[in-house]
Amino acid sequence: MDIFAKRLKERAADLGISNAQAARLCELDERRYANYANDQREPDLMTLAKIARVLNTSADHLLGLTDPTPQTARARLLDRLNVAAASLTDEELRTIVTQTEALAIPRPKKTGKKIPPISGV
Amino acid sequence: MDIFAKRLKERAADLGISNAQAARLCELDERRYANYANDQREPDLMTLAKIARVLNTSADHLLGLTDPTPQTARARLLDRLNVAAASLTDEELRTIVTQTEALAIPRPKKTGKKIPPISGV
DNA sequence: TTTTTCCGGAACAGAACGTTCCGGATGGAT
DNA sequence: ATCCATCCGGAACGTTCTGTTCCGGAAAAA
Repeated sequence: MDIFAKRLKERAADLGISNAQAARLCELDERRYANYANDQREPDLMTLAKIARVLNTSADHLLGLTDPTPQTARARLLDRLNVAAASLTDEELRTIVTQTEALAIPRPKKTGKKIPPISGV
Repeated sequence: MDIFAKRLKERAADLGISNAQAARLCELDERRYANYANDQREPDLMTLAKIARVLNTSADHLLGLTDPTPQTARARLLDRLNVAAASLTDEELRTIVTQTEALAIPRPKKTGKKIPPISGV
C-alpha cells in the first residue's frame, strides 16, 4: 500500500527524524520499519496501531483515509515534544516536566530583603 | 487483534446488519470477513481502509486507538507538560524539545562486531 | 414443510512476513 | 588523511498467515 509508505516517510520528516530513528521510537527492527517505509511489507494491525500512536498521528491518516492539516513551526515543535515525551520513563518525564515548568512559571519579584534561593520556587 | 474483531461486530450491530451482510457491503467473501470478525485473520491495509470507509467508521476506532484515555498519573504529567510548553518562548521550547528527544530516541542496536564505547550517550 | 441465509470448523496451497547478512553512502571525530 | 557510527536498501530464507474451498448445523424466511 504505497500511500502508507508515503505517509510514514512524511511523518518522520515532519518530526525531523530519520526512518531508523522512527523505527527505534516504535521499538521495531530497523529493517522491518524500512520495509514498511519502502512499500515492501505491511505491518499487522497491532503494529499499525502502535506506529500511529507512537508517531502521534492517526491510522486514518496513515492509510490515506484523511488528509493532514498544515502546521505552524511552533505546532511542529510541540508535536515533536509529545512524540519524544511519550517514549520517556516516568522518571525522565517528571524531570522534563519540572524543567519545563521552571521555565514557564514566572519567578517571584525580588522582595528587596534578600535574593531568594533558586530552588524552592 | 481482538479489539478489531470486537469493533467489527459492534459496528455491524450498530448498522443492524449481519456480519454476512457487512461482508457483502465491503465486497468481501463471507468466510473471509467472518475470519476477521472472529479474530482468526487480519486484513491487509487496503482492506482495512475499505472496511472503515464502507462501514462509515474510522480505522482508529476499529483499531482501538480512539478509546477515551483514563486520567492516569502519567497522563496528567503529559497534560502539565503541554500546558507548560504552551507558555514557553520558541527558543525555550526548542531547547526542551531537543533535550526530550535526546532522552527518548534509543540508540541503534550493537552490531555485535565490536563492543561500543561507553561514552557517546 | 422446504428453502434461504447465517454462521463457524477444518484443510491446504500460496503469499507475505520478519529476520539475518551484507555493503555502499554519508557525516562526524581524530 | 583514516576510522567509526549511522543510515539506507538489496537479497535470501524459514516461518507464519492468508484467502479459498468444502462442509454441516442452526435459524429465519417463504
